[in-house]
Amino acid sequence: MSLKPHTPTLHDVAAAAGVSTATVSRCLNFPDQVSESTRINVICIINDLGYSPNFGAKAMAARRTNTIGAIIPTMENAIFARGLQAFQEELRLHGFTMLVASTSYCPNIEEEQIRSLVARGADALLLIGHERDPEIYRFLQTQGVPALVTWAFTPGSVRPSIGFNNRAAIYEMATEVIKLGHTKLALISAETAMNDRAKARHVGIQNAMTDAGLKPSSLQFIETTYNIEDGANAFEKLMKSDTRPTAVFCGNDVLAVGALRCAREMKISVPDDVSIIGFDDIELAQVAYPALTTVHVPHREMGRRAAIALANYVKEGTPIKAVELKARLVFRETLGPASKDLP
Amino acid sequence: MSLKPHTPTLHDVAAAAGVSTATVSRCLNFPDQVSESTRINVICIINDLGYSPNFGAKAMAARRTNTIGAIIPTMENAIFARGLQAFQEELRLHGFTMLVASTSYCPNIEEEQIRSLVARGADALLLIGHERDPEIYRFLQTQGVPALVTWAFTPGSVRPSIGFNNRAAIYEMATEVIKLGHTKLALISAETAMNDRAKARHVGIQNAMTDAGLKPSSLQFIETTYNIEDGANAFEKLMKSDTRPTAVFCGNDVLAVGALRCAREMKISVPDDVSIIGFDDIELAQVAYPALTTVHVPHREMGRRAAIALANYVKEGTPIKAVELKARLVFRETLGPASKDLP
DNA sequence: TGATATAATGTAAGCCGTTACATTTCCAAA
DNA sequence: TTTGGAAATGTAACGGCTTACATTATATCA
Repeated sequence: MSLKPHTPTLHDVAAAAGVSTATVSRCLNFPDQVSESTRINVICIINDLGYSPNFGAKAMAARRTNTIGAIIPTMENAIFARGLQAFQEELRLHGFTMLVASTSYCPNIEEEQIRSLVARGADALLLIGHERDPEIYRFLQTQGVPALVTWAFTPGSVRPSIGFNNRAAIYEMATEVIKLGHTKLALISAETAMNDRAKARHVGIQNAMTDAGLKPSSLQFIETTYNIEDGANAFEKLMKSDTRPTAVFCGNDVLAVGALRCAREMKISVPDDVSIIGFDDIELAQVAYPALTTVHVPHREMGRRAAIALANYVKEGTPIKAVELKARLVFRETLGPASKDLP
Repeated sequence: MSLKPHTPTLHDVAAAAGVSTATVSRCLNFPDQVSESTRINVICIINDLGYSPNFGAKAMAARRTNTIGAIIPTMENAIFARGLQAFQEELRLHGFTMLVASTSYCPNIEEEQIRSLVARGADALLLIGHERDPEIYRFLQTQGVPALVTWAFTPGSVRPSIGFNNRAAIYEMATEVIKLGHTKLALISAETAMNDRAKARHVGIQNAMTDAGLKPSSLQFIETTYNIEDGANAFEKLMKSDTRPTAVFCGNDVLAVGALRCAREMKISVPDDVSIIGFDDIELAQVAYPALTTVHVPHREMGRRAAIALANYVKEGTPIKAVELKARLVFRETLGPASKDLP
């Protein structure tokens, strides 16, 4: 029992059908260039033999793969899921297949995945955020693989991106929070190294504080990885510090939900004792109790637009235009006025 | 501005380094077969040129890809995420790369994805659940691609699988629920067509009812897709029926959380008025309020074992042994005794 | 009916690596 | 110095498919 019992090839099909390999190939790729009788005959043989074209060979001969790679930080939670789903759906409409890879927020793994997808012949790449080793952009350049950045829109950035302004979005939210009387703010953030979105959100809050006459240096800042557990731990630390904040921003909804859970365990009332603000507005945010106040990110719209831009670029060379989408504040139950009972 | 500015090839590297392509290839694949000076020289040139081997060509020449495909129903929620993560981590330890594809629980898309991954040269496949068109298994057979089933373990099944017994797990849970005095049970299930896991869970509950002297036909049964929203809708329907159940089983935690949300909206107290039981024990279950009683699935263990089995099979032909893992009941806050106040 | 356009098919040259086998280089032992 | 064998490198066939170009069959028109 050999492992590979001889996979049928184009050649086998051609032989069995009594035609040339070119004809079989055409049956598959340009059916209307082939007479109906031949086509039917060939298709039957293909089914009989269980023939399936070899992707590698095909890619090599055709010099394109109709594949677009997407590299996201994580698949462990729903943060990127909805956007990716939309990306894939739209891509399929244009005849492309999506290949996903995740990086666990690690730049080295990201580089590896980028190389891997390029080697696999991805016609283009979807990347999250701008910030990465310039070497990588150079590599993509020499390989002739276009890359589109999403989940971020930084005005004046060299590379086109389809996303929203992280800084502006959180600035707006922070301004509302401050209006409610909060002066002691905290931020539980993702690690900001090589993460322009996390950085932008940090800066956005500080800007809002400055503009409202608060000292930005008073923002309590914790960096952590992105798990529910991490959110809980960071929140606990904050609550046990002697400068307990009254409003806690979280880098995303996952962290926020962790914070919420911790609050419940510590019998700290949300939003009476402390307000919690998330980011992303994934389904989790609505299901959380109390329901999470957060920044709604236009996931699906981003995914869809990115797919269209990339597909058109690959197919007809249409240049990719940067698009700024709007994030929207969603006020639910975890944000309230600053509690008065604390000095 | 051409799209592809000429990607450097092995040949280019060889020319630039003044050696043969064989030597360059060896530098990459068997570095110690090459003298140090040559190697260093070649590596430098590779970096200068930004050379990256063409995966398709490599696959074709080497007749293997070190790639294992995983096809899961959905990436939209965390149900498969943790298992997949573990699968990938373990695979990487063995020098394999994972390729993921999702099917939206649709058999046609699954077939398409299987063909796609096989065409891409996957050395083996990870599949969820046993049930699919026999044609597909035949196809995999002729292509010589081994497939391993997880997330299910059906005693006496022809094909080896690494998973747990869905029927037994939910049977155990249902027995506990019935012990608490519940007699009016309901199940919000995934669609059972082509989903052996959903079927097994349905049967498991019915078995438990029978064994406890309840009429299995009294189980209220709703089939739906797998979103939070769907869980909420199904739950609402159940609560508005005139045979309101006192315990609602859900096909997974996502549905359960939807049910929970709906209960809150309808001001139905959980577990005082109605108990809710999930399945999977994803992070969501702990974060839900009240925390979800559910069946813990050994996600990571499944993923890890599957990776090991597949890697060993591909590398050394070690036959794949079926492994039964145990699911575990997790009692949290959404299960209580049947309410007495209803007639 | 013959000339010509058009449709259908065939031929064969790549695409880019790997690897069995052949050749050359180098070094130690005789 | 010669010689044998190991180490380093080279040569070229091959893998499965696409596609430009060549050829043949079929249809159209005067």
